[in-house]
Amino acid sequence: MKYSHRLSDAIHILTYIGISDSNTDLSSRAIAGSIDSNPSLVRRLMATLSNTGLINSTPGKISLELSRSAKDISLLDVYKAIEEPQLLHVDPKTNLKCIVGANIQKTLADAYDKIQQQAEQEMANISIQEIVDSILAENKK
Amino acid sequence: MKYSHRLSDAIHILTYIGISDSNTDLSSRAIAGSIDSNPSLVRRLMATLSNTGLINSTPGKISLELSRSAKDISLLDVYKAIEEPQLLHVDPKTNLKCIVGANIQKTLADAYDKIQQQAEQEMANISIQEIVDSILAENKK
DNA sequence: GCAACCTGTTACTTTATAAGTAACATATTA
DNA sequence: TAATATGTTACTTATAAAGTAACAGGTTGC
Repeated sequence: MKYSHRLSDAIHILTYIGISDSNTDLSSRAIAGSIDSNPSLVRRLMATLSNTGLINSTPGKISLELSRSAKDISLLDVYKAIEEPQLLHVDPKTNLKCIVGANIQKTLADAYDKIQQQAEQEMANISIQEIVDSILAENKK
Repeated sequence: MKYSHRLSDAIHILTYIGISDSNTDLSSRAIAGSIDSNPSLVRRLMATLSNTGLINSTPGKISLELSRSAKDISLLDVYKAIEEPQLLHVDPKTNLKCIVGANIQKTLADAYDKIQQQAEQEMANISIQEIVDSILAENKK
């Protein structure tokens, strides 16, 4: 399949809000312009972020803000919010008549869960504020 | 896209070899039967595992073995061997005229690298032998 | 009131990547 | 030399995501 950019784009939106000042256009069209995507996709992500309480928005009105400080929103919060699938995928169709095929699904699911947990722990360590700071630092170079 | 099962299937192959005894049919057809897939896919994975030195095989002949002890092959070895893409994906098409769009790609790549490293560290901690043992334990239940 | 915008939502089309399939060159074995 | 194996290539099919369009309903300013 296509690789998913949903996490990257959701972080982009939050970073865009976090970096904005009172003069910044925060419409879905403006944000879509920054992502180089389209407003519909942005609005769908915005709606998800709003429903999961990461941002506050109002229908019909440009009124967009982070629901809490950027340093208190982690990449894990975003990852959970947009309901990305697991990072690794067990093959769900193995031959159950074979000892390996019959038991590998649960075994691999357990292993993948451990890997997932480590990844999520690192996601929890990175905040939107860090992304904002890093972008500002990169921009100065 | 479809979710990739290449890692799961490659681990399946190695586990199948690791669990086999002298009576086990180790042909690509037999292994494909266990995965419930097709021999061509198995042979492609086998060729990759062979080229990267995880298994020894011989063209024209059923002669398949792990190149070293199952406890010395980690999930990370397999992951690297089959050249799975990164777990998370930066959006490569952002608006470079915007401060966020221009700098978020490198920033996110750095963040994703950290997450990847944690995941890979956990992969390194899990061996094929552990998968084999777990399957045998599950089977006893 | 109403025109012009916005968000939120749905449905549909296009695109990218992986799985599935088939075919064949080459090696081995009986 | 016939049968069967691996290794490799090319092609088709399936699937999940991005892209696009449309519209319902809220908000604002004239």
